[in-house]
Amino acid sequence: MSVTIRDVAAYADVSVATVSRLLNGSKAVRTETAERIHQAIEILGFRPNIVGRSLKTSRTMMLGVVIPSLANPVFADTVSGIETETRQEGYTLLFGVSGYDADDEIRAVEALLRYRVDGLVLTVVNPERNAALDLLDASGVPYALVYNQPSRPGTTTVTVDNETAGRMVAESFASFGHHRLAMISGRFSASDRASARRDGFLAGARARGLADPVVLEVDFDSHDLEGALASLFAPEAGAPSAVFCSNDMLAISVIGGLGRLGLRVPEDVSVFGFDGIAVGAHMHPTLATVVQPSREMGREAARQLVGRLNGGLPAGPVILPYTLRSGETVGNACQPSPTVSRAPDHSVQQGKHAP
Amino acid sequence: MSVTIRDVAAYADVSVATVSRLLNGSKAVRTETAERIHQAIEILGFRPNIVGRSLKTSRTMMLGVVIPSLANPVFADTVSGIETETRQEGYTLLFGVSGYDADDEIRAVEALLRYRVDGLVLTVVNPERNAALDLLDASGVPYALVYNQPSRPGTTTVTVDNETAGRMVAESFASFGHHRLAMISGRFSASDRASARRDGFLAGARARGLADPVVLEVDFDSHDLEGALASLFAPEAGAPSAVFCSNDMLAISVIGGLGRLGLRVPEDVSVFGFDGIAVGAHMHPTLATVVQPSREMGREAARQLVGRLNGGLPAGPVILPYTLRSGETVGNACQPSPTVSRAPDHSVQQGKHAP
DNA sequence: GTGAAAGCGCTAACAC
DNA sequence: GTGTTAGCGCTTTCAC
Repeated sequence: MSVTIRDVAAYADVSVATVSRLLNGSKAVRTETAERIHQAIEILGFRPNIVGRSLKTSRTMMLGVVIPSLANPVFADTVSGIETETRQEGYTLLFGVSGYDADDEIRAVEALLRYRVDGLVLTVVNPERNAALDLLDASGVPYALVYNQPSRPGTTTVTVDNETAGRMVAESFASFGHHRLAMISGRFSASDRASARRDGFLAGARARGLADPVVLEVDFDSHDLEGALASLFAPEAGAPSAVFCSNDMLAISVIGGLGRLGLRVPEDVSVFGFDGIAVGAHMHPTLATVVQPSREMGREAARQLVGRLNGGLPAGPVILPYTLRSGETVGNACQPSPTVSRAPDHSVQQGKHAP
Repeated sequence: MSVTIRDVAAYADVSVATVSRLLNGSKAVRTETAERIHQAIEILGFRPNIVGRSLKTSRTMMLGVVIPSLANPVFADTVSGIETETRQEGYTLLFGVSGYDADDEIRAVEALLRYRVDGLVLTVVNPERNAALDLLDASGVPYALVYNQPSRPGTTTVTVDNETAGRMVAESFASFGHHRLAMISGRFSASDRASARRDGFLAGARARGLADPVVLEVDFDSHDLEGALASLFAPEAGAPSAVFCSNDMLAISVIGGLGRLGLRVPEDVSVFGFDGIAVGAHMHPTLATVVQPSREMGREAARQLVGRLNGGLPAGPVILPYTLRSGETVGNACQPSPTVSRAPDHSVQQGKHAP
């Protein structure tokens, strides 16, 4: 069909081996020969077929990426980070989407393994007892997790300290005088990190002597959110004054939903998100959130993976620092006059580094 | 290394040909034999090597995707659409990012061609006189464009009527009583669609007898935005009261920048975006924008491409309908009392369908 | 219904 | 410094 290395060799009047050597720089080629070959390549419009090479070398120079969804900018940022980091190493990304579903995870991973990707970066619903990861472990193909909780020994996992971050959110709410906290989250069964954030949040509330926050699970995509919010805020007596959302996208939806319920943020309800997606800072009021270094997390995971591909040993968990971004969606509790319900600009806090 | 079709054949005591036939359903295999093979596959944990198959069939079942950036949710949505559509056809996506740069476009396309993708979906800076597309045309690999203006004859292009949409924005501003319009855009050299939107916008302003809008180009990523805004709004006399931004991300930044300049939206300045990214609807004030069916555009482009791969003929341009989303960022001009500066809920307008 | 064998485009010994 | 050659894992005639 298209022009092969053989054609180039014939045209330049050398053997295919010499062309291959020139292409890969594996061994020296006489300058004059090289010149002839380059010309042949130019004239014939030769484009090396990576499929042929892969079959021979059993390296595809493709990296698999499996993420739950592209709709959440947090993952787009991560992929972007993975891409920048791996591109300069000569890798190209092969893409799989799991839709927060364990079966689809398996399907995606299985597909990428058939393509013989050299390694994978992925975020799974839950690395504990995860069939897709079992598949990967059995296959021997190196991989790195992003965002997941470090629960598999010997597995590279790039994440933040979700639990401590959750605790910090509770602390923050408490310091603003809030007593009745709540958390709204996507399904915990579909997100180990959401679970960790909840655990920290509950622990934080308890540490401050507050009543256990109400925890509400919602389907991430569905718009049962309105109903959930209505019921959560119906009982005037026990309605929470501060809500922690398991991620920014959800927080944005929640703020919208509250508005439709006639509740103002932060005057009536304070809201905290998680992720630190760019738009949060551009909203009005600006979203208070836990900022993860999403792009950098992707880069770091990619870096770890490439390191392993180059013969390095698997690193353990890599815990990157998060940041608390004070936003205008958090205000003082029990504010009779909404005039002064401005969120004080409480200073940025650093997450902890990896041990 | 891993288990091959040969191993399976040996284990099931058949020839590799039979295993292959079973795998591809290309020809009937006796039920009993099939059973034995299936068992062998199961026990051995055989995973067909697509690289081997690709080399033989010269089809990789990979589709290339090249987009300017993942940071803009509009492209993430598109990729998501492409993914859903092609996944069920058995394709997997190989990923390239061009960063709004013509040279990087070439690099990305060239890389994907080396991997021998069966086809590509891409958005380029400008399809006219585009080296990457020339490369593609020469290669004979089918491709479909998304978002770009239909300028290459015989090339499948899925887009909206950017020019008319731009005109509609001018109309809308005019109907709110605005006289001094402006447009802030990313580099036109990096976006043919931004240029089309500008052309329509200018034509629309002219049609309403308004002075030519000031048009400001900004580097898409850099934050020279503040300076640009400051100069645009400095001369109190001629400062515009309505700004059309070439995309939503930019509009969001502009609104933020205006706020820092002490200008309120929409009381002091009206703002219109373009794209219809999800967060725009969740902002406060909600962003007025031209909504493109991004996900559907990705799906449609993928559909067209797959059609061609299945022997179909290249369709011409496919113009999908856009929608004007009225938002709260557009208000009446010359409003002495900001109390009534609410944006009336002007009804949704349909874009035109393809001829 | 099944098997034998050729070959897709490339790399990497190995010989010279 | 260059050529010859044997596959990598698979599909696909062509026989039987």
